[in-house]
Amino acid sequence: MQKISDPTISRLSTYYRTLSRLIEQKIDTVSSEKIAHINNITSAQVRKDLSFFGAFGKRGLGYNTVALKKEIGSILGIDKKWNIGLVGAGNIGRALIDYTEFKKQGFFIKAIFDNDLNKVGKKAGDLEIHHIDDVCYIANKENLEIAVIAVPAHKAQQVVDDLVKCGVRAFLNFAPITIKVPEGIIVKNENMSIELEALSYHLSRDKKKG
Amino acid sequence: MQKISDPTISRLSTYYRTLSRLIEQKIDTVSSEKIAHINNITSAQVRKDLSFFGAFGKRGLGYNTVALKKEIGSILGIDKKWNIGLVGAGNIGRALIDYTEFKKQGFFIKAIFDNDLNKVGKKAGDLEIHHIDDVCYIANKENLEIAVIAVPAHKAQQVVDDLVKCGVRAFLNFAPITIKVPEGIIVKNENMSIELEALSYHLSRDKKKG
DNA sequence: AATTGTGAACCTCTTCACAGCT
DNA sequence: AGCTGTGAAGAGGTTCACAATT
Repeated sequence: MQKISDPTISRLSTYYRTLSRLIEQKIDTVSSEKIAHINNITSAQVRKDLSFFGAFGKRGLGYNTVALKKEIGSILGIDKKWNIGLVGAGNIGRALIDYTEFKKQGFFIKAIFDNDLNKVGKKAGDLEIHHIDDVCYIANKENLEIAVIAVPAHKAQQVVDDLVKCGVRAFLNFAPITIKVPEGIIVKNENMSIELEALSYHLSRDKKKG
Repeated sequence: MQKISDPTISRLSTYYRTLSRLIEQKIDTVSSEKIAHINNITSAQVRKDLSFFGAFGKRGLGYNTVALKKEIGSILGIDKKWNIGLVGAGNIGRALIDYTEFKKQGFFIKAIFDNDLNKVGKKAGDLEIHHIDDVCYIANKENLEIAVIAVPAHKAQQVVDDLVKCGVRAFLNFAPITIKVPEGIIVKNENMSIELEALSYHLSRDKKKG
């Protein structure tokens, strides 16, 4: 299959949530135009995104919400359960532990790591905090597939390097630094500062204009 | 000035952080090639991004780290202090209150709002939690310029609509929903589920390939 | 000799527009 | 009649390649 762009994958996630909401409202058919309107994009974009993966609609009618949600879930691989390791039991880490939305979507935090001996051995939610040195043992035992990196910037690269050696191939990085990984390893970044600074940029410009 | 693309603005944020780190290391000159290498992009990209705003380098030499950091800070508008209102004192909200990085970068949470009467009146960090109904009064009093939306999806649009009426023009949205705003209002989204689902997509595909 | 700044070329993503299906 | 699916056109972003500068 051809390479699918990151924006397309992101939008599939938003369509998925849109469909969930429509299904809650007992709506069982939807047009690309309606999905587009809900998400502030064009209907052609919606149809094009879906067309990379198949022809899920009926011409003249639209899409069946339940069927399309299932298709997108399958495309995104969220029809299965994913085991997540959380590295860093600071503020962000603890917020994620308590964030029940993840579990609903099939992402289960199965292990927590920190290097702070005051935290190691204590509980965070239901889980014991392990020392980061035990990461490979636990990663294998719990079959961790994704690691969430919530450690300070200067520790992040080393932590990822170690986890790659343990066989973890996907990372959600909260550290404000560019992580380097070998071919085949995937990193996605979550960086609130970048978004806030983008807001700052636009507000500053508007001010200058008038 | 021409319209600058979102990716360019995001990269300026990363250059800013790169320069901060170089300055900490007492490095006072840097090439576009080095900035690029640190961030896994091309040097042409770095130079092009900067060129939209001016000619900050010296041919044959590179960029002065301190001067360039200051220029980018000015471009992004982070050479000033921004007042932030946080709406929603749940898990995400509380993590942000404790997240000291923001303050360092000039983003100050000046007010917190919730609609839960069990929370209103209580303290979160140094700040009292206000009822969401008082948002306009407080927004004006504290001169709130940016609002962080950390409420459930079904409340988010209404909260933003209210804040727009109060004069808030920039939003960082954590709710997993597309917020609609009038022309001139800026929304940036922070959505962990989208990134996790992108990881899920790539892992699933790799598995199928073998 | 080294590195910037930038027009042009290239590539990728989005939108158009319409044939094709229900 | 209405809406999808898609090739082609258009827009936008990235990289090339080199003249200009230190």
